[in-house]
Amino acid sequence: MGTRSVTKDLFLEERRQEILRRVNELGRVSVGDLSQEFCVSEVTIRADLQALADSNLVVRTHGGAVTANRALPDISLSSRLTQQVREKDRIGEAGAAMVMDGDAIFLDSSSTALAIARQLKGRRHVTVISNSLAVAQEMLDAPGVTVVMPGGTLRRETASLIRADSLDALRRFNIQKGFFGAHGLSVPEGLTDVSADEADMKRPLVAMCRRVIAIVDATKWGRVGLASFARLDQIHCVITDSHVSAEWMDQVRAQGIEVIAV
Amino acid sequence: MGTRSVTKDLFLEERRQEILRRVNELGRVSVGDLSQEFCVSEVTIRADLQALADSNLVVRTHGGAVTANRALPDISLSSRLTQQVREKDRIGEAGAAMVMDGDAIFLDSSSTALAIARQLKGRRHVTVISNSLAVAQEMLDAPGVTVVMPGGTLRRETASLIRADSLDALRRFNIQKGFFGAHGLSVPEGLTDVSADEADMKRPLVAMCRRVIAIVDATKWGRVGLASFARLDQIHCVITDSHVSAEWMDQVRAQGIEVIAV
DNA sequence: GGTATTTTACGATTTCTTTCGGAAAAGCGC
DNA sequence: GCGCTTTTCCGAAAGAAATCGTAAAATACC
Repeated sequence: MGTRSVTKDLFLEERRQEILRRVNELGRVSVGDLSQEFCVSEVTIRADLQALADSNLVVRTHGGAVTANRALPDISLSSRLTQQVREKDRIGEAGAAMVMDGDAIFLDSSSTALAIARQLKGRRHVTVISNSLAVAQEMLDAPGVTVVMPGGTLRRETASLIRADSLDALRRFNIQKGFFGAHGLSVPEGLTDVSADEADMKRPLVAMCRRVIAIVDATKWGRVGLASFARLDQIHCVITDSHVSAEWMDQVRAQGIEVIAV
Repeated sequence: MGTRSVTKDLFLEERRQEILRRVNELGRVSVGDLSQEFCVSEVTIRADLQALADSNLVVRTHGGAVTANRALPDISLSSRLTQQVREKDRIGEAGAAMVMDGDAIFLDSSSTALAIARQLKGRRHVTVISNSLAVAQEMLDAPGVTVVMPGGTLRRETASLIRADSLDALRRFNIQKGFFGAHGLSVPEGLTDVSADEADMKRPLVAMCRRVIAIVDATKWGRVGLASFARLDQIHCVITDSHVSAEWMDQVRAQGIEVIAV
């Protein structure tokens, strides 16, 4: 029946690539159509869509999938913040507790990094290096904290600066600890982000930090984003919440990484 | 326009997305209309509206739904309190009018520069270079505008970055116009600022701008701040308000400087 | 042999509809 | 204004159809 052009036998990766291309082109795809197009069973297509959805490349719906921009917005920002504010705060406390007076630390543009910043407000002689507008804004009323930002181009999605022309200027700082949020944490890929630009920004910073601390809530474990910015052996510590399976934590601890579940 | 009927079979997510779009566009929707439009029962529509209401995306009413009054508290500067808002806005308009599509411009951390930024929101292919957090924050929802910030240390009083380690990175931009607020404008001292650090930041930037535009309201004329950052012969244009004496303006015009009083 | 991929089978889940009792708005007579 | 009826709208329940996920079997490939 498959009189369409794509009767060719495709490898799994090729098929998923093609599905992704189609979603981005048409905005939506249905399981039934794809099944006919590629001459595979619907179960296979569902597995494909599931995989793409796991990487946040498409949004799964009943009967098919749509592009992210056609999907419903997440729970509104305010309610999501209130929902997870407890966990974020606890992660923020744990992170802030690791910062000594006199330290220079890096905070990225994740919301968890912002939580750490909030906990640092009363500190003195702390230098915060960050590419996040929100972190800088937050520290406006923290007179004991010096804030340094690398230059760059504003990325709207995260209110952060990317494509820094010269991170060299930061090399004169001896950055004791770097706190990095991530979109995914997995053993083979390490820390990943959905934005290649953001990852490009973080990669050299990871190398500049004496101690790299990943801050990832339970939902991020096992997920893989578009671009990797830190291998697992570059990470010294992971701060997460208590909803992570012991199995996963053991797997990461086996790599010699400290795991703190708050 | 308006009555485009949707007979297509939509996924649940798509239908809700479309409903949300309609609510935000029209302000209100009715259960009956939506039921006909999407060819589903009213019960289904009610479930949709309920779901959207649960996420605070719409407000449920009898017979339909209306937009959620999304009054997100803006965390921008409290500079709106000043009584010179009107004049600031007019100066902002005059400044924005000088910016062409395709331009790269510099905006400093003055409140008048922020007023210019507000007027640039709808523009496309404009690059704004600024050391002001407020300007960057303001442009977060201006997708046609590229924002570039030089790196530096946060100065709390003005929410700006100073002591940039490498303005060299900005030299690759051909900055057509630079808008500089100042604490004082006088013939012998030129443009002055109260902060030496801030002045140190602006001085090289003045040299990098093809056209230097000073934005100073009437109160700044004849005043002299701590540190000078631009001689009068480096300035090409002054935007000010109409409360400046003709005598002052003539004196500056005599230097070959264009003076615009709004 | 072994591994990776896909299919088939089937019970579970989601989505949508119809139905129905009750609540909310709208008319209406006063 | 006040009570009354009528209409509209709501939410819950139950059932039908489509879709889903899982797990074991089948196929392909090395």
